[in-house]
Amino acid sequence: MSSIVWFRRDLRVEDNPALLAGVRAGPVFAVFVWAPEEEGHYQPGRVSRWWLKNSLAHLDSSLRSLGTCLITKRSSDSVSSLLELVKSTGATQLFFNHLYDPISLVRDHRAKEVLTAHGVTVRSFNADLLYEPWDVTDDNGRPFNTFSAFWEKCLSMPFDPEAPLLPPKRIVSGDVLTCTMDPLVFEDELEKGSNALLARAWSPGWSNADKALTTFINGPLLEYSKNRRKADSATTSFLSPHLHFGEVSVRKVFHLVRMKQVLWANEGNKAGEEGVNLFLKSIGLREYSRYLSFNHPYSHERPLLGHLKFFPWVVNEGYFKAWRQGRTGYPLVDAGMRELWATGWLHDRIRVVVSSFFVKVLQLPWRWGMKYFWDTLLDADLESDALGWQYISGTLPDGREFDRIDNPQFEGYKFDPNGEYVRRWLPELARLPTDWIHHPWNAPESVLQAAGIELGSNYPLPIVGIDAAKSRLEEALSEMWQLEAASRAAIENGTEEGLGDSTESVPFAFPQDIQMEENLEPARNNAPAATRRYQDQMVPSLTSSFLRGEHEEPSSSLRTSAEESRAEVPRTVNINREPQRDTLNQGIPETAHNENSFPQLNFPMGLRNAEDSTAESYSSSSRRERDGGVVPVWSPPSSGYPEQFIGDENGLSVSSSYLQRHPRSHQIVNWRRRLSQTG
DNA sequence: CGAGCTTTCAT
DNA sequence: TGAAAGCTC
Repeated sequence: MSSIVWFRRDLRVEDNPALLAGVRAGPVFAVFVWAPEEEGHYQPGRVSRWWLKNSLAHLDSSLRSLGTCLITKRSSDSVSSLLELVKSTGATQLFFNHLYDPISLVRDHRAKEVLTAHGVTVRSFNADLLYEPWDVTDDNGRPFNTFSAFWEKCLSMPFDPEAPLLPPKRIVSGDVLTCTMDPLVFEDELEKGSNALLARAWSPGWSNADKALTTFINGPLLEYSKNRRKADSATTSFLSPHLHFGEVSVRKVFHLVRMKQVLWANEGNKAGEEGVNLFLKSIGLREYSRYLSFNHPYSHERPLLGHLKFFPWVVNEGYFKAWRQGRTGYPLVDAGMRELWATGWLHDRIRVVVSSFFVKVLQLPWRWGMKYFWDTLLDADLESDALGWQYISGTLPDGREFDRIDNPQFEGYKFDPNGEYVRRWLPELARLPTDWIHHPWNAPESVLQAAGIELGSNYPLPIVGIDAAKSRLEEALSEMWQLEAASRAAIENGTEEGLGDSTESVPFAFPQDIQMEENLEPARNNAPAATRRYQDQMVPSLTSSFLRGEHEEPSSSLRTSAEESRAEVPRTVNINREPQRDTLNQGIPETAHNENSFPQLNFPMGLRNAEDSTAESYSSSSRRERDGGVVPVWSPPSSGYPEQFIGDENGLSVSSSYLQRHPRSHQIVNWRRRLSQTG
């Protein structure tokens, strides 16, 4: 009875229930299918592919030491590839671990149906979450709509998250010679050069993830609450890319961190205890992102709340480009964007700063920004990024108020009080005194001169003034309400479908070619040719090669500064991370020790005889009953934009039912009233 | 000590 | 904005 263990974003041998099920069942074929075209707009970006490549190599060598290897397949259709594999190997079982992004939900469901129809026993497991989304509900069995309620419930569940499983001691390999392997190509020649630097700062792979975890728990975790506001990322866990690819189990993270917390609680170490709570909260946000995606499978491209449906987003490629290049004239924003481009990494706080600037000050459609994050972040994660951008855009029931603009100048002094972060990533501002570092436009001419800065020449003036942004936002909102009212009136009169739909039905595709030829000087206050569109726009398709060409375009000072920044990456990051490496090595035996000492907890029987209950809950029949959890109809990317996106039927039903059953939706109305009264 | 004022921070 | 935490007299 040989089985296929289908690896996806669970690239580890420890605490991997699918792998363990395979090992128990007999000979194992461990498989990874590379089918990026299935992801549509969201094919992994350059750095993400780099990570994947290395992580797979790491997994392969681990599997080899256990007795088998990783079979790699290049495919445009994962399910067909699995089916072929079943036929060539004679495997009778398929095991995999759950994923919760919209595309995986559909694909995995199909895999189950198709392979079951071919007589294969298919079983799937939870390996990515503390609790399955369908297990966390309110007293009426309905899903939560706010993070805090969700997380409170998670922390007070009657059963603990499953204790992590030990890795198998040995794997009996299936006859690998019966299957052909495809070499997988994750980077082209040009990308190799850019990627070379990444290896100096990051080590993908499950055992490195383990080391990163140990290092974090024994170091920065203690001061997590104190340091979490610093833009310099030395105090974060650096676990997010590891977690994204499932190199470390979130349940292991949870248990180890919890044990540390108990220890600190006994010592009366309040700061440590608090640090753990905060860190666990960020783990909780990751959980919540999957939860949202499962319950609202379109959250990566459609707002959960519909109240911004008529918002006139500013369609300005100049703004978009200035933002990407770190040339907005706001040092904290620009430093963040340069760091992101150079390293694929950004501290969580800075992600909030740059994305909030994007949405509120530039008023660009959030999905563009999300797509750029997706293309450039090392830990790009569809569910987490969707949660983040929706939160910033105020389209979640517990998101930020839309009319509140954060001032990058003040945030600069909060997160980077001495300007070190800005100086590292914006060499052109390096000589500017701290007093002016976050608002150079106010600096006296003599100061600027002494620092070698000529605003508008080697560093831009603010692309939009904050005050201008505020009034522009108010105007846009009142325009939105007018449109909304008009639309409602039209619907009530029974005439047509409402005003908005005429503009909305025009699909707005991102203007790819415009970007290339644009001049590099970012748009200024006069907002040239800023068009507004009344639809939350389509995702721009930025291929990585396209981005690369653009950024390496010979040009003014940006090129030099970007290059300098990039050259600086390994040095900077190494300084921060080197000490970790040292502690790491000492940490290894300790980890091994800890692995064996996980408390073996007893779970209420019947709740957790994992495979069957999860497999059942995951099937479409049970999902259809779930509110908002209708299995999305997935269409292949070749057919262009999924029609449900434009057709809006799904979107409206998601958001209107959402509004109906969510009490806080009233706040949208109140908020609107309030603003029009004061403004 | 604690009423009132200021600052911080939101998922 | 508003709740919580911090600060002052």
